[in-house]
Amino acid sequence: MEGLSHPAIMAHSDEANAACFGAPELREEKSPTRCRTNSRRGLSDPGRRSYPPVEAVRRALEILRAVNRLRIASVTAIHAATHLPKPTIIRMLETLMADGYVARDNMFGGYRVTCKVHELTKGYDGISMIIEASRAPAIELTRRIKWPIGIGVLDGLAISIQFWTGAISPWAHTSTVLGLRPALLSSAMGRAYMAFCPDDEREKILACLRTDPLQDFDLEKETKFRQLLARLRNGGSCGFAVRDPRTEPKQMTTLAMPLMFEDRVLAAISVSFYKSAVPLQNISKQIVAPLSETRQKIEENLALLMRGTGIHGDAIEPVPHGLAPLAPG
Amino acid sequence: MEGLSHPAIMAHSDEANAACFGAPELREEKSPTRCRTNSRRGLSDPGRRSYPPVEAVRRALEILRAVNRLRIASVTAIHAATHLPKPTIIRMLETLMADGYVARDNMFGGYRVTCKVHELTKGYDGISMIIEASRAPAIELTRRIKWPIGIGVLDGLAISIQFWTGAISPWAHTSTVLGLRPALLSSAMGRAYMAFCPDDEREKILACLRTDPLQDFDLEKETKFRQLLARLRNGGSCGFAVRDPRTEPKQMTTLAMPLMFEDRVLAAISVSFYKSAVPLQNISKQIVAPLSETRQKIEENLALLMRGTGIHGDAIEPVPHGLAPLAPG
DNA sequence: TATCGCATTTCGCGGTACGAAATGGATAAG
DNA sequence: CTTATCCATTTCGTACCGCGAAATGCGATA
Repeated sequence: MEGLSHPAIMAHSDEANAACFGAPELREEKSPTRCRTNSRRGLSDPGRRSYPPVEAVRRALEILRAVNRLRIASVTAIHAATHLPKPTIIRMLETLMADGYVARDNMFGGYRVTCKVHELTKGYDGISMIIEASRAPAIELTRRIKWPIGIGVLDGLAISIQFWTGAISPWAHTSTVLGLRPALLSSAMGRAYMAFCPDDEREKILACLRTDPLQDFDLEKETKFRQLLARLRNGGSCGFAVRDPRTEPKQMTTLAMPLMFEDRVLAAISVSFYKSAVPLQNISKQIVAPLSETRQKIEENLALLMRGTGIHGDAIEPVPHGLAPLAPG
Repeated sequence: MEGLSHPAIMAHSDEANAACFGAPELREEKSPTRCRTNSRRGLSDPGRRSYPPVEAVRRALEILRAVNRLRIASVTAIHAATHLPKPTIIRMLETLMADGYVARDNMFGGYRVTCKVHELTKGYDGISMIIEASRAPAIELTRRIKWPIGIGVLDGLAISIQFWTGAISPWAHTSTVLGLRPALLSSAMGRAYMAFCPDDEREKILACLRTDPLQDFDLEKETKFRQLLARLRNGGSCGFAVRDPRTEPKQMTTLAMPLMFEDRVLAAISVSFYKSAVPLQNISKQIVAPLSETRQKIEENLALLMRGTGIHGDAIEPVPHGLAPLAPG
């Protein structure tokens, strides 16, 4: 119960990083040099750290975790759980109370967390979880087929690209695509999203497209677009969308599939490759099949991660079972 | 969007505390002396603190909050959001990464939170949220009717009492009931729980009761108990359960109602009073009606708090809208 | 190649967090 | 009522740790 970290998913320092600088056939990294966020080399492992972790912070978080586990926590109980000295525990609880994460009250006889702790978690659902589920499989896929993989989520009337393996692909056509926002109508990921999202969501988005002056989305285009989406849906579960061939870069093409949980499309995954490098009759075996396998792996990971989230029905655990005495009456 | 703290609920330092040591007709508190968790006096306001808050911790939490808001955060973006010096931001991110709350990766170009942040939140659903929703209304009710109020949740085959206003009731019969576990079958809160919980849950619990050797729960008792529960349910929404008169203390009685969200019973609320002090024909007006109002207030609060939790359907927000450029193709 | 932006690191000072020991509030037992 | 005991909280002086201005240097862009 404690080990929510799914090892197969969390592989940030294992296979995934091996894929980053281990893989000599892709890119001969020298010694694990520094990792910088603004680098696009695909590095991820910090190597040595310049700063030692701030102890006070680690302790505070450990205490906050303990209060979460205990539900209603006394100083002694936290001490038993953490082995931190009591003055430290009180100092930290006082700090957490000052910022409103924890409340104390002898009307319930202890400390408890407040709804403000949600602000420490809120951002996880969404792209963070999707990257967590996608990172390792996407890197593995790039190692295998060599072409760069992208992951994007819906953002207004476009797809926002939030993850890209171009750094470890030998044939990436550009330095980065992170943060780019390909259009819903013409991009592969946008089409994959629109084809597989729930009907009511699709209608809502189409209505937005109709009223958006930037789109030039007339009735004829809408009809054609709906036909395109219907064709995609009927392609079955291994259906994939293709980028409008009239969009740049024209010497490449992009295929995309939705990443789903239950009936929702959480994100889309894409592969881009030079048309000339993959003969039409090989696309199915060289691109679509591996992509489909990867999609499936990611969706399994997503399902696992969604369990831990409380995003779906059955939350509200009982209090941890009582050492408490049975009542007299 | 930022102010998730519902002021009417969060009233820990306002009306609720006023109810604690403000109310002179209940208890003449002298100067707001110290608050200690193990006191049962009902105090809650810290007065002066001996420790100043630990700055490092506040900063780390501020940064973690910022990363949550940004979804994918660069150092500069965090700096813009928090105005903390960049070395501090990096030091804290490094600390958060060391403990696994945050991950960095230039494959997505920034820092993001990981699923481990859930451990900082997990404990909120359940008793913490229920107390948050109940505290102020329960205290107000005690001020009004003078009798002590209790809140309990299901814990195995008993109710675990997690909140009690005896400290501010002039007529509390005992020093504390916190942590006591009155039985499901005989207690008012247990009966209220069983009467209004979903059918499948009730059947599951009854099955447990049948097989529990401690319970002596034979078929005849079960039949009678089911009849009791059915009668309670048919009492309508202001239906309340009564403690088995054969249980201690016999000179008192206890009435209880469920605290529900959608079709689930999250907890139960009770009032205890001396039988001799409230004539039978006054119980409805003096006890049941005020209790029912309080119940309704608490359930409204619970509904509000559940919204913020992601416990029900529609989570997964889109990424915060893009300053990002539109894609070329 | 040169230039720039920005993530990261250095380093020495100053204050702040540490925790053993003391305090005293509160309950439980007699 | 008094005493014993438990435990949350506070004191206080020292050691150390976090602070942040300034320096560094990687990577991107032209």
